[in-house]
Amino acid sequence: MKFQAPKGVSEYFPERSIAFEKVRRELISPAKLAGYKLLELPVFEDTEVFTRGVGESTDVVSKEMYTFEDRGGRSITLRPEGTAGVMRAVIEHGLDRGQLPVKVWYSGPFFRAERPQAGRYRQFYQVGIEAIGLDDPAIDAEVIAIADAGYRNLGLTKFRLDITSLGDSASRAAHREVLVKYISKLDLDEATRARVELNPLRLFDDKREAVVKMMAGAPLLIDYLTPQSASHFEKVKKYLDKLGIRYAINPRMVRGLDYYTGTAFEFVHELLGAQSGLGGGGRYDGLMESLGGQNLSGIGFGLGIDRTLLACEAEGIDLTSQSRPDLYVIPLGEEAKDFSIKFIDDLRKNGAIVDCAYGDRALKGAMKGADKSGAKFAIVIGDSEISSGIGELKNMETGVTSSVTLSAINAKSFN
RNA sequence: GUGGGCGUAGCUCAGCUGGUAGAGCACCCGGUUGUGGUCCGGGAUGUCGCGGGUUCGAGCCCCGUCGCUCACCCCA
Repeated sequence: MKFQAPKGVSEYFPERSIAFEKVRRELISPAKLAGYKLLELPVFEDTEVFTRGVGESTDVVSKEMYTFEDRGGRSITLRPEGTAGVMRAVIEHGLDRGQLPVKVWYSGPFFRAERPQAGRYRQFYQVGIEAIGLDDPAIDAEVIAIADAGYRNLGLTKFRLDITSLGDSASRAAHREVLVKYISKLDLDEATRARVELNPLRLFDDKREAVVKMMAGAPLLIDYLTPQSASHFEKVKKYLDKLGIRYAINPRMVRGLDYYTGTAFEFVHELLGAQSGLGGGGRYDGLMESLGGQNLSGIGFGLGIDRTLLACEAEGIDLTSQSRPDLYVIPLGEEAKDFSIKFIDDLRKNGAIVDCAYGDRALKGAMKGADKSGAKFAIVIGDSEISSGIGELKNMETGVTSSVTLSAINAKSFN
């Protein structure tokens, strides 16, 4: 019996895990600069948080959730997305009672029982932010700018930003009427018709050529915005212009979660496969109320860490190899080991990155180990070093050694 | 849920029309006493995904099964 990881999960190990960690850090750092604070939340919630929050009609809820009964007979679901859980926590703990907006960020694993493919996993990772309680279009622009900055931090360039407005409920009602009429005349198969029944906008997202062709003349939601929605959207665009953020208006963009209203956006990478969405988000003005909170608007995003890493790799951006050791210690003999174990510990506490060759390896093998580790310096410690207190510090790049007093070595010795 | 591709050493893969398993990388040891990278020599490693069938003989053919992968639906 050989164990295997469950289907469709992503796993990261060296050197790739170093890049993964860096992606996560860089994606979230602009949010910290903008005053967003960490929210550490459970990865599972009462199932209803998602069915009511995300919407029964979505694929995410209807067929992709990991749902189970816990020992108390409660229905629990592994979180398929972040926003609904954030809302639950904000409402439950009254975070929305203070100054608005509430600005939070989160990061961690999410779960969707989908058929895996390139860039799509059953356990995947996101960082996300939410700004709750403000419907100023400036906050829309801020949220988008934070995502954009995260990608730029990593050095990504081959991506684009699509934005649109999904309008308020009045806008959508007006549009839905004409859209449904348009769709009813199309020749669609049964499964597609059933999907459209739930949310006619979905048809804009269909990749099948025949459908794309049929939808070419479909009425666009963006043409049915109420004056308020249209003006909000205009201001978002104006602020993005001021920020120098380039975007494309994509009126055919569809978000997969039902709670989105107004501004919606998506970052799409051009070198990824079918799953090219790096991240996306939007405004969700009715979500909080539908989860039993007060009627506050909000906007946020979720950025896929896995996909962003894939994008970095596709662009040839190297994010690994920056945690190389300062020093690699090679003790020879038992006495040397006695000495080294403390010597190394002192250096680490002094802030140096130190690795060593335990296990009584032959010197040649140990030096190889020093080489492979990428250490800046190596030092061999044997009987003579211990008795004299002086060792040869070897610069691994130049191959040059220089005598040093062991007791004088500290974290600064390696610069 | 639907469709395509692929499962051979730790990794990447080769293996012609069936004849009894290989390369590169990585790993370990050595090339005169305690100094890496290059070079040279040596070494370990596989139920050829699993089960069945055809055959004197199957990694190669047939059937089934499991897994991985890419794509559709959908999405991060």
